[in-house]
Amino acid sequence: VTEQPSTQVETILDLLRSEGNRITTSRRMLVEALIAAQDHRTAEELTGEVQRRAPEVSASTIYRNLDEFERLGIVEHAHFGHGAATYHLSALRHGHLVCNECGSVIEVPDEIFKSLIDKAKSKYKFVIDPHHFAMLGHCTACSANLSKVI
Amino acid sequence: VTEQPSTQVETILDLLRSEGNRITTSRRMLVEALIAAQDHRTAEELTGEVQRRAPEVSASTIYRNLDEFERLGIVEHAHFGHGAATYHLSALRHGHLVCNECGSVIEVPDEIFKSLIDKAKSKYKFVIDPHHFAMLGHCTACSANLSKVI
DNA sequence: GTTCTTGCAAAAGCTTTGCAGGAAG
DNA sequence: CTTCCTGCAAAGCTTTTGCAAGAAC
Repeated sequence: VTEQPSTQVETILDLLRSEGNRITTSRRMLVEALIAAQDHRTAEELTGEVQRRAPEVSASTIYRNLDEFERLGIVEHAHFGHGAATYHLSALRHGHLVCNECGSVIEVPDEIFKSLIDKAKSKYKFVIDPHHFAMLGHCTACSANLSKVI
Repeated sequence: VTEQPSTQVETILDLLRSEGNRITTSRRMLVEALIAAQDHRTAEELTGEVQRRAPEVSASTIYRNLDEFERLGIVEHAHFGHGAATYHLSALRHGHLVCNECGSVIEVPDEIFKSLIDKAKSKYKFVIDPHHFAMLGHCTACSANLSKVI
């Protein structure tokens, strides 16, 4: 299922074209940066990565393109605590456990949310999206440190 | 267990005093607003409620006092999606399901998170706090509307 | 009196927007 | 050539901070 990065870039650019969007330098580079990341990036990080190759690209263009990509289902964003939102290819969607103390991120399979999702649906007819916000808490190391202090 | 509101105010003010904090007009009114709320309020809403009675109180004082109250365990804050954080008395802590479309909030008992919390602990040694961020998704009405559109 | 709090204004961090010039198709 | 995109600068929203004046104890 894993495509060559360059093929993956073209697949996404084709999707953009088919939706009537123009292929610009900033869009191509943003797509490349998202694929290279294979991970989460803030808008600021993505701007930096694009600007290393094309310094004139502005942050507002990155934000506008991320919004557009999100509308098309190419990327999604998630919130990992207090700072900036993080963006990633939709294909890489999964849940996150983020430590409130040290900020470390654990990626977790959706399966872990199944029981919660089922209960919310049966009891409250509410459809949870477990990806949009991380689950905050404490990682092993920070839990240990906290109990030392207390 | 439910105290008279005035007693509840005094209990909290006593806790502040015992920690060496001074009792000021803005603090007394903030405590009163939090108790009257019996619910979640943004810092801006709390500022407005305090300012109705004491117009000179500034938003920064509200923020500083909320921080202090949080350090003492009197209040907690949670995030309900994109806007401002919401504050509430610690006694009122519980989880939230927040609709991404209409913003409606469903309060849920912690029991719904049990299986998720247990799995995170056993598999990842991660201690989840299910209150700090709401679970986003779609309520019944908005799920219905979405499926109409699609 | 001394120390803690406050109001005000300014700044900070992230994101969005208005606009006129420039590029894509 | 027409419409879409972009850079820039400015503004928006929430929250934090510096500082000197004022209040609590």
